[in-house]
Amino acid sequence: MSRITLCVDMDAFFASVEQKTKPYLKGKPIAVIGSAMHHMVHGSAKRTVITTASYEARAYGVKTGMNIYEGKKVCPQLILVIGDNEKYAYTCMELERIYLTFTPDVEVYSIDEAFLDITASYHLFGSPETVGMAIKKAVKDRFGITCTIGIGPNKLIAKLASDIQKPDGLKWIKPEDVRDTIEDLPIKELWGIGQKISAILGTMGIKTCGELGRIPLSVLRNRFGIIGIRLKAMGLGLDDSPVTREPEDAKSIGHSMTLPKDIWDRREIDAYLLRLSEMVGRRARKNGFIGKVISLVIRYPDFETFSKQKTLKDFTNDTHVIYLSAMDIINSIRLRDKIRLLGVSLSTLTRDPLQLSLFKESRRRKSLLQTMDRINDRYGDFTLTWGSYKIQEDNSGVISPAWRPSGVRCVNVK
DNA sequence: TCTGGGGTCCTAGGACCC
DNA sequence: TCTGGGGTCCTAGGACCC
Repeated sequence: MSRITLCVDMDAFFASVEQKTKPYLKGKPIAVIGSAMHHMVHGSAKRTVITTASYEARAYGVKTGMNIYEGKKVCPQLILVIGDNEKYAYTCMELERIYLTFTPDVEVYSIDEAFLDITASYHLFGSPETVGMAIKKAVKDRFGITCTIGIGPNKLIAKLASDIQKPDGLKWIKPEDVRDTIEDLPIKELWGIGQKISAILGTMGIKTCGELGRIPLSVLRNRFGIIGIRLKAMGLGLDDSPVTREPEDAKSIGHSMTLPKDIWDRREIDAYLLRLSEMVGRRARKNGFIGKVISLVIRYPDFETFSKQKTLKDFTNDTHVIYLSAMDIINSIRLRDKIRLLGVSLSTLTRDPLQLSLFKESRRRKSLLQTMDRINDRYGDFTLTWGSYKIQEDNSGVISPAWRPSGVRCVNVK
């Protein structure tokens, strides 16, 4: 009763889209960097990282997560391109439409990756591989970019197959081939085993998936708790997580930003807090959520990062309530240094009952918020905002990577 | 020359309640 | 005399992902 799962992973997605839409970038080493305008200082982007390097750039060792100086160091002719998230989100939505012509069971896992359960539908097209080839062709025809497709009995193996075959590949790991394929595979290669866990497993003498699969369950469970159960299964190439459409309900909505420069000044800090609170509140209102917990994230120049949260008495998505809570929290902290990054988030979300409050004051406030949102929808973020909000040198709408193209997770509030 | 931003899930200790 | 055992909520932090 094995399922057939397909993983579609775009090759260097952002970079490929840029190279396709800007032909002069074709064949060149390019790196797509953070799109938020606040990274712009004196006309060039600072304090950002490379989100995607083209394959030409990867040949020089340019990697995701490098800052621009590191990238330029290993590849002096590297061309930096500021990302255009709306373009990627649009492409992602169109890609989903392509996938849906092959099966209704599509999970858009991130902006450049999707899982498809084709168990029930691949017969209509021939074999799992013909489905894979047809998707690759459709993507190429429509957008001129390549992807790699992995097929397997579950998401773990499908994902592994696509990782193995990158770029522009197609690989089917059949159930009977799973064991041999992963026997000598370093555990770090598995989706879900990161730096820490692989280091711990390493100290236990476990380096490969084969070894992991042979460790008694009790040993892993004692060491890792509930994760240990999952690890054992992963070592055996098993994964029973289903392909699921995007859940309707988000758990949290947050925004954070590395500031153009480190700041001490409370007025400046407050201005950013208001701005972040507004982004959070607006996204919550837009998607019909209210939340009960406000968290503030702070990063110091030395990169120490911590968060402090506060549970409210009532659910809210009111910018001003979020803002006041964020200020409450920061007032309770003795700042030891300047601030490099600020973040505000709203969690313990639930659906806004969308009914008008019985209290007149609250009703007026709600309609004010709606009016402001409408104006901002029409004329752009921060056209209309609260009195004390004003930040020099950085007055742009922050657009951060939208890892999902639609719904709550679409960060490009519009 | 430094090091983004969006999430999810899990843990563990303390408060508080019955 | 000395110390239960459930449960939930709250908070901070850390693992993972793209």
